[in-house]
Amino acid sequence: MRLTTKGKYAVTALLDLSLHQSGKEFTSLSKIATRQDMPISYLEQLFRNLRKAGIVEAARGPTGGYRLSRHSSEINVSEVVASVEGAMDATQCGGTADCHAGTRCLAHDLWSELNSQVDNFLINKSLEDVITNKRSSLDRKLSLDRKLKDLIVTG
Amino acid sequence: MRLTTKGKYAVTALLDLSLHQSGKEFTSLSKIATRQDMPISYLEQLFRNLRKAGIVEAARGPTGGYRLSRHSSEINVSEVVASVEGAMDATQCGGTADCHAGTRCLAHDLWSELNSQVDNFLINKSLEDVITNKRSSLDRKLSLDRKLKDLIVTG
DNA sequence: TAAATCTTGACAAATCTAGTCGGGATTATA
DNA sequence: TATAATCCCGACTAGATTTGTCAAGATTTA
Repeated sequence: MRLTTKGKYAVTALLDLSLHQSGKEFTSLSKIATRQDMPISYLEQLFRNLRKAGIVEAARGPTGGYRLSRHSSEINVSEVVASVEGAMDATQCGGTADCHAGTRCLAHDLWSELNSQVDNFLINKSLEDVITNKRSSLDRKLSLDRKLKDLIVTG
Repeated sequence: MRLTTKGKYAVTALLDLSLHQSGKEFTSLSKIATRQDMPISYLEQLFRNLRKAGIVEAARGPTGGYRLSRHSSEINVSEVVASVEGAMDATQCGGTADCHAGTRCLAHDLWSELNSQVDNFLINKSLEDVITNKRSSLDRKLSLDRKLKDLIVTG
């Protein structure tokens, strides 16, 4: 499993984009680079992938730049990270379960389950969620479950 | 955040140790290396850390080797991984929240929350849990919550 | 035309991973 | 006591990966 500065830069850059986007304007990478203190040439590389993944749209020339191609509530963190550094995988075998001499290693199911945990978390987290610091819909659901139980247990 | 073969080797090796441990016998690294197809000299390096962390005990000489210093139900995966590759941290700043020019970056809370998710999962997962493929106590708790809700909703 | 932007491919320094290696210390057994 | 099997330790390294850089081009606005 890897989550490097690459993926983190991408998420932060998109959050910046989202925060400063009013209407359908484009934001230039140089502005993001300045505001978030990131190397612009590295951002170029990352936005290449974000565009290919359909997460952002680009416009050239002066007044050009990038903008989110969907609303921030419709973009989840998982796809952002995956677009720049590939799917996050905790298993040694890439999920094929041939991690030990062709068969599944002793810990295969553990890493597989960890994968699901992380992925569920990141998929259910939209950029908007992060910005408004709102708890994801999954969180809210679980929280509801707990309250319900409290109601019963405590009367 | 990193979870490399280092941590995975360590977990798998301990699972092997646990599976083949009868009573208080010691298991040699060469046996583990053979069974799990791992380089023995690498295992030596890892077990150094596992011993320092108090997870295994060693005995030298022929009939020597390693054994778990606690029952497998009392050793969680998080401490095993941490002992060989340091605490798993998804934040860029090591939790100090000075990731962007001395203040917390836009995504700080996101990575911080991801940390908790992963750590909770791994802490609540004992070696025994992995072996018996038993769901961790946390899982069981949540599952109970759900069933309770079903009871109410469906009547 | 000039300037600002995106677009692309190739390259490179620095870091990290995944081990190796050589020697030493300890202990059971013959 | 000698031998062999084990743990113990520090240093080293080849290769991969990350984190960028760079140069040249295409597009668009003013």
